[in-house]
Amino acid sequence: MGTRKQIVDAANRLFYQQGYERTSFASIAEAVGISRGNFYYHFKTKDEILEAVLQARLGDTRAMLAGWTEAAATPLERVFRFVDIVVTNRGDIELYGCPVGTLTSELAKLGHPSRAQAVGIFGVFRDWLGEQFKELGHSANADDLALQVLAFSQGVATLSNAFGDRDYVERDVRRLKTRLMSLDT
Amino acid sequence: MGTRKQIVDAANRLFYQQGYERTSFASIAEAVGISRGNFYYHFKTKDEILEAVLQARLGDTRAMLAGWTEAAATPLERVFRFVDIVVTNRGDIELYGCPVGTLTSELAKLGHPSRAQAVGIFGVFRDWLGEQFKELGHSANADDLALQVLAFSQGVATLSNAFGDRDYVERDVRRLKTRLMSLDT
DNA sequence: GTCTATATAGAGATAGAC
DNA sequence: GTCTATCTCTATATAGAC
Repeated sequence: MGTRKQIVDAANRLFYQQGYERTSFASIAEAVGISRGNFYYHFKTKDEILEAVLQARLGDTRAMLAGWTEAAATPLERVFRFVDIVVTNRGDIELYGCPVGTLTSELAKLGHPSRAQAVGIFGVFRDWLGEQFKELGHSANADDLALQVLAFSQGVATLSNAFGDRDYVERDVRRLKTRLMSLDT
Repeated sequence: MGTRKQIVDAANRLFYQQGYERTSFASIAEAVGISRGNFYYHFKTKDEILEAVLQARLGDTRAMLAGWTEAAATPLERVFRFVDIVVTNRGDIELYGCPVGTLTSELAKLGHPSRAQAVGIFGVFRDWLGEQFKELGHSANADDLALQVLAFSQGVATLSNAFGDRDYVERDVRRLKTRLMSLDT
């Protein structure tokens, strides 16, 4: 694997685990196993790494959703895959929260120019969820339903990170699924 | 107003607007109008300021909830006051997110020892909401309902911060209130 | 492409005068 | 209680050898 991609991968993980502001070039370089000097051959500024990380996340997200679109037969099953994230990734979420929500929030506080790109990842989920609800026959309020499901995931992720209450997370996931099933008529 | 309180107030605001990690002693000192040197007469470390800020927030939260308990006649009205926060404070939330959720998440990523105290603020809301649901006659699942309302507020706050869609926020608040009203029998 | 060495700025933190 | 001056550490970033 190329050094550049290794840097982006390490930065991606560290930005998630420690936050963007906290993560230093030194720690990324150490994680990759290169010197700080070599680092600057690949990226001139910290902002450049962030942009590359956001591009990578955007691509990963699109690929994941495309995979779900193919693997799951019905739109409701696809939405369930999304909802299940908070259970599937509970370990990481308990420790570091939602990768999209926490980064978006941090960049908002920093007034960072790449904030819009981070919000764009939310947008990809939002659009994809909206598509599923359209296919379910809820064209009129597809986007509204998408936002509700997105908000659910963010709320549960934040509480999961705060309290680490797995029973609650599973209860709420089950509850949302039941509500969503009533949309499938 | 005493210098110490001024420092705590300024730090409280800056931690919210910029994040804990980003906020420097210099910027707090500048906001208060004192020198960095004087700063250390009142607080020896940055962690000490954070602890004071968390204590202040805990006190403010308890006072606010006590006020609501007194001002609103029914438990459902009290819960509505809480739910309305995302509308009342929409300006700040669009810019900086929820003060409790974003700080808790940041401290989790930093592995900060005061994380538990920040989660404690969530706990105060959780307990208070649980009390209201008990009074509403839902003792069996009062805490579960409290967590659902808390998760709602966090989800809406995160999306409000990301998209700034006030129509959605008002829609979702109205929706939750309708659901909650069906609990009042 | 990768390294070591270094420049520069800002952070947290201390000492001591007033 | 407040100030200036200073220490130390770490951060981003650059220069130049290999």
